[in-house]
Amino acid sequence: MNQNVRVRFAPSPTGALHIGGVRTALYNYLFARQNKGTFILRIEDTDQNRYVEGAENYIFESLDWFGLESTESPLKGGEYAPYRQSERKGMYKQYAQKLVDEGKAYYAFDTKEEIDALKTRLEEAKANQISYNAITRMQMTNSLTLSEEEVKTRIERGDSYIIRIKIPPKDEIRFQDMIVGWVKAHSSTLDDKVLLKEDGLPTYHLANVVDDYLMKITHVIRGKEWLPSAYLHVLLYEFLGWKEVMPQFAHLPLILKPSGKGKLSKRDGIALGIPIFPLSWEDKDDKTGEEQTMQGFREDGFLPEAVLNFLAFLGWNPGTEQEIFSMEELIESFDINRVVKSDAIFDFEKAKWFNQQYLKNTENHKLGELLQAEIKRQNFATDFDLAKLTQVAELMKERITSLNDVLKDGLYFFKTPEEYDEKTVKNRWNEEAKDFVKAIQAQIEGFTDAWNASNLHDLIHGYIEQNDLKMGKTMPALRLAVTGLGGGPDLMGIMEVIGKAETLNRLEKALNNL
RNA sequence: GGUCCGUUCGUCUAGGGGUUAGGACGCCAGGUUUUCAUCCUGGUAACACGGGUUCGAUUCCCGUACGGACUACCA
Repeated sequence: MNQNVRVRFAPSPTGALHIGGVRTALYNYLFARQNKGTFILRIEDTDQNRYVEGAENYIFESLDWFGLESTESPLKGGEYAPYRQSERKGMYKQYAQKLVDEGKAYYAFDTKEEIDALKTRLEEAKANQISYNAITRMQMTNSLTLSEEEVKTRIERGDSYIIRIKIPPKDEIRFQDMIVGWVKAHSSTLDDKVLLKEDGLPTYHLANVVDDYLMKITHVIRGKEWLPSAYLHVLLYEFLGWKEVMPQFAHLPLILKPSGKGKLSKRDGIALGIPIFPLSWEDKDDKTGEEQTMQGFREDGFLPEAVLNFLAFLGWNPGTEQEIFSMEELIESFDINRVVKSDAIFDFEKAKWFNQQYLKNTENHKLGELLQAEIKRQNFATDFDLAKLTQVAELMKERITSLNDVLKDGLYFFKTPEEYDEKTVKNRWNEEAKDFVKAIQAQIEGFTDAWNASNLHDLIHGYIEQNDLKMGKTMPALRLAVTGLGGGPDLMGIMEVIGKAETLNRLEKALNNL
């Protein structure tokens, strides 16, 4: 166990944090916790153009909902503050400058037109590499081709410039990834990436490496989309003289669309009607520009622990047959070396199963509270108090996959049925059933014992036995009269919740209408 | 196109030179139940292909195919 483990989750506030990001955060969190290390939240907002209002807050709220608490963050501060790259903007330039001074990077003055011309030229020549690299940089406008004086003049008079890394022409870059294993690439396939932008802010590559170094990050756990640029990062550590303290990398497999064709995206959530965000998120449609609200797992009635458990298993497993893991168990069992290499398709059915398992194992009063919160959120009309809601939750918990199902599948708890399930009417409602319901109605009217499921059970079962009736022939009809449906939890439990007056009201209504 | 990474049931995956290739989700069937669901029992279904190496390969190696990521002054 390494006592000094420091990991970071470094999202960009460009939109809602999606489920893949949450998994990355989770793996970082688990790794930190099991090593008694530090989990840092850093906001990577160096691109003002892509900054989205509210996105940062969304990240905080989401992590909060999941209980993925960081020990150092923009909100909490910490020894290496600030934790927002926009607030660190003055810290990066010196490193880029250092590289220029040492001949490992250079100034470039090319206009957009010049870059476009280069690309077109390379494309026409059918060159494999469309980029600014060891060969092409000598044909462009930069401090490698301009005289020292000219460069000085341009900078002094305020010409805009950027700093590009000078990738060595012949070098093999290799490193051992904790998940992927040994990987290597030849430097000739890398291009001279921009390190410092025209606005003086660093690109991801520079900011990321500098911050990870400054914040003493020991392990970089991030999505596999970063693997191709990891070679650049390794080179950067080398150039900056930080190779000895370079963090270990762990590139996580991606989460793919249900079709398996590409990364899971916002569009998939919309198209398939499945949540891919933790919390609801409002924005404008990419194409039509129309306002749209996307439901999150929370609004769809998921428990955060269930979502986390599901996510933990998308790319990792303990090698045993246990699948339900509490957070404490995950912290103990998670093993970054057991993370699989191949991408995983997002399977919403499995997510629902996890949620159902958690719902079933959640205490009734807790479910009652969650239900109360959901009722408030939906503006659902009911005067049920917490005690009643807890009773409803208890009755429904074994037959729902999402908390919201209580309000849909169990609507009859709250409202007198307006309609009766056709199929059930056809199969279960006949003269015999009607007589039974009438008899029960009379029994209930004269009933003076305490109104609860147990007493009702005795009453109804007693009547059935005395009159030599069959449960299967009678109960479904009574259920139909009370709930309008053919299925559901214990009928006496339902009657207890809705009360005597409402029960009688429903029986009367059913006898009149059916 | 180029670079990098990957490939076990439909999906998530275990396994690993000799296994009846295991589990979970889903699906199907049966049982339990006042009903629906839960639950229980059973069933369906996989090592991408071609060459090596080997007594033996799904497992190791090389190709091919397929898939994905990256290829921005975005992260």
